[in-house]
Amino acid sequence: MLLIDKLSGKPVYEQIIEGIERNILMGIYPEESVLPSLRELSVTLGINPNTIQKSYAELIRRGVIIPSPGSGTYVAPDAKERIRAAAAEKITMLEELVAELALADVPKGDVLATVCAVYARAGKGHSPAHPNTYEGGNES
Amino acid sequence: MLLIDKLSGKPVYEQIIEGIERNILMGIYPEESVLPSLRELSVTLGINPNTIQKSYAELIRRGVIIPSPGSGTYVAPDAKERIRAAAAEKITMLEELVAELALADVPKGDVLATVCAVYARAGKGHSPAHPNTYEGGNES
DNA sequence: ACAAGTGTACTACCTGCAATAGTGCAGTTA
DNA sequence: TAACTGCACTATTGCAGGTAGTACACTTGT
Repeated sequence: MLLIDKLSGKPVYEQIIEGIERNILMGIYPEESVLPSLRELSVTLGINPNTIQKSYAELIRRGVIIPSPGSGTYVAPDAKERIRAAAAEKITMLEELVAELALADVPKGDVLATVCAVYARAGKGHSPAHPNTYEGGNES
Repeated sequence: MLLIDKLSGKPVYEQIIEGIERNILMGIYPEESVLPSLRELSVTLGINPNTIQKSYAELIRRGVIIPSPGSGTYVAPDAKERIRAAAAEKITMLEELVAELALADVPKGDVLATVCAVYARAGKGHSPAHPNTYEGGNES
C-alpha cells in the first residue's frame, strides 16, 4: 500500500510518485500489470483525483507507466530499468550532500559507515551485475 | 563573496543562510567578526533587506550569529561548533538518500567511491580529530 | 447497443510560502 | 547630533500545491 503523509511538508504528488516507483521496484506492482485507476486510488488514499493524475502524468512522462485510455494505466515493461537509470542521477545529489558533510568536518568514516549500514539493511551489499532475470513478457 | 542564484528554485533566504555558514566554516567570516549590515548586504546582493533579515533571523535563532542593535551583527564565538552540530544531523538525510540508491540497485561500490572522491576533493580525507589547528583564511 | 469504468483535459478557487516594497522606531557610535 | 545599526510591522505580488467540479472520448463486459 501507498502511505501518504500530508504533514511531511513534501508535496503529496511527489510522495505518490516515489511510492509507486518503490512498489514497482519491490515487485508489488509487477511490470506490465495494471495500476489502480485514478478514481480508485483517489478514494483509497483520500486524495483528489487531480493530484493522483499529476503523479501519473509525471510517471508517464518518464516512461515508467503507460496509459491506455478507457482501459487503464500499465507498468511499462522496462519500468524498473528506467527508474534505476533516473535514480543513478541522484549520485549528483549525493555529492552535494557529502560535500556539505565534509565541509562541516563530519568524519569520512562516519559517512562510509552510514552507507554500509544502509546497504546492509537493504540487503543489497553485493554487486547486482545484470538484473535481467525477471518475468516473462506478455502484454495487452 | 556570497553567490545567489535566483533561478535555482531554492529560496534565496536559504541560499544566504548556507552561504554565510559556509563562509564562517571557511574562515571568510571569522568568529567574533562583524557581518555585513542588512542594508549593505542588501545592496551588494541586489536583494531586498527583508529577505536578508529573514536569513539573519534564522541564523540568530540557531545561535550562529549574534545581533547587537545599533552596532551590527557578529559571528558567534562558537559559531563553527554550532554549525557542525547541526550539520551532523544531515546524516539522516544521507541515510534516506542512500536507501533510495540501494533500492535502485546502484552498486554500493559506486556510492562509496563517490563519498571518497568528494572527501578527497575537499581535502578532508584524514580524521579531523580536533579541527582547531588550521586556517587563517580571511578576505572580504 | 448499452452502461460502467477508464484516462484526459479543462476551469475555478483556496491556501501558504517566498519575495518585494515601504515605513517607522529604538539603540549605538563617532 | 547625525549616521548608521537591528528590528518590527503592513501590504502586495507571484507561484506552487491542492481541492473541486465538469466534460469528453475511449475500452470493456454484458
